[in-house]
Amino acid sequence: MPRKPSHTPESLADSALAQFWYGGYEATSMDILVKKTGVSRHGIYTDYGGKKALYLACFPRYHQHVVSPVLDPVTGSGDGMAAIVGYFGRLVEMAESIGLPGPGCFVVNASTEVAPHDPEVAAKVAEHNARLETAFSTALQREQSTRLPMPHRKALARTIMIFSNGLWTASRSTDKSETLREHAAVFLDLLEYRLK
Amino acid sequence: MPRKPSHTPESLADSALAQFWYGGYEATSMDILVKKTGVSRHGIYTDYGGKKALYLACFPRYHQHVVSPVLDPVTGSGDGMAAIVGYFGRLVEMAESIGLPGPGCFVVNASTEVAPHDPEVAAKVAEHNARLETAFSTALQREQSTRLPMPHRKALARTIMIFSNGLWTASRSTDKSETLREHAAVFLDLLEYRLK
DNA sequence: CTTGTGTCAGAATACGCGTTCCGGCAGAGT
DNA sequence: ACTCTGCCGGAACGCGTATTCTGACACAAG
Repeated sequence: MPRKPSHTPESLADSALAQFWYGGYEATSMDILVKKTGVSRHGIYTDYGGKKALYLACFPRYHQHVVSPVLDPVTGSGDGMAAIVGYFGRLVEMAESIGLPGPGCFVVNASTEVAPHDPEVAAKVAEHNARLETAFSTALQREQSTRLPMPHRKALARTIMIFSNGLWTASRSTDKSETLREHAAVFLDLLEYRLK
Repeated sequence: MPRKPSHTPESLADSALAQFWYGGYEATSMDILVKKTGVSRHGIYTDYGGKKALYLACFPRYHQHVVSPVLDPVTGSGDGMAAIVGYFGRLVEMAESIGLPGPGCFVVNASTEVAPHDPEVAAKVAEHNARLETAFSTALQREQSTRLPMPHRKALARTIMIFSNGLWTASRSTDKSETLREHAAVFLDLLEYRLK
């Protein structure tokens, strides 16, 4: 008897993600959300109960659609340094395909805009950064050319994570992917020089 | 005949800076501003005309109070690499003295929270980043151990700037200055290894 | 065709915040 | 002591937005 729903909670979160990502949390009103997602207020509130819950639901969607394709290969097998080089290549490709200057990284944006005043969002951000860190750490572990001591490896992985987030931030204010590629190349050159 | 004013536009901007820095632009209401600065709404509006103008006035104050003491020595004379090492040492000291986890860098925060939707703020951010970049570039120029080609030097200076901004971001989610020092040391180690 | 369920669009509500406005008063000059 | 200037505290206004509510409607089942 009921009408067939035109959306699923997942597809709603996906549409909302695009909006929050480009517009930020505060600047994205419910009116905009309704218009851009094509789902009525009623639909949004029955699916998620509020704006913030919908926002939180965007994090796993972002991970699935954006982070995983770029990051997952890093934890694969093979040369560790090559895996990290590949990561930054895919990162710039991703930024490029989104368009430059672009919205940067959804999570990095959240970490400065929302996380400081919201523990739940801060937790999502911390989780994301930890994922990056462990991925880089396992890649460094596989790197054959050097045997880094464990604490140093962890610190190095964090440094790579910090730079990765910085590169996303830079992608918001440049219109040339070549610039990003150059930044990444410089950093990777430093890294490679040290490991070999 | 008039009452002696209890504040100057500069001291008002200084107090406002502290609030915007810790609380962000959106989350800092005029009520909070009035309470924390000790200046009445009337005083704020006659001095600056509105919230955003006051916010913009905070940028030069931030530069004077925070950026200059940390950055200016970089453009001095002497060994270039040592100047950059000194910069990161002072950066971490500054973050430490503010308290950890802290509010990060006022300008980096502005770049993700406000700049995307406000050209005037974006210009202030770009100006700040350019200042960092040229400072690092002149330091690299003074570095005696290597003769970097000019384009590479500029790219390297930008990479250092990106990492510096990333480190400030990291200072918002860690409570140990030792962690920051470690991140900086790892990065500087990479840099030094490459230049020598 | 009728019925009933769940969705949709938009109005109504409640609230927060930037801005403006107004009486009261503190203090320097005479 | 008196006056007069201009600043202060706080109320008032207008706007924007998250949330709730309501009546109309679309569609599948009988």
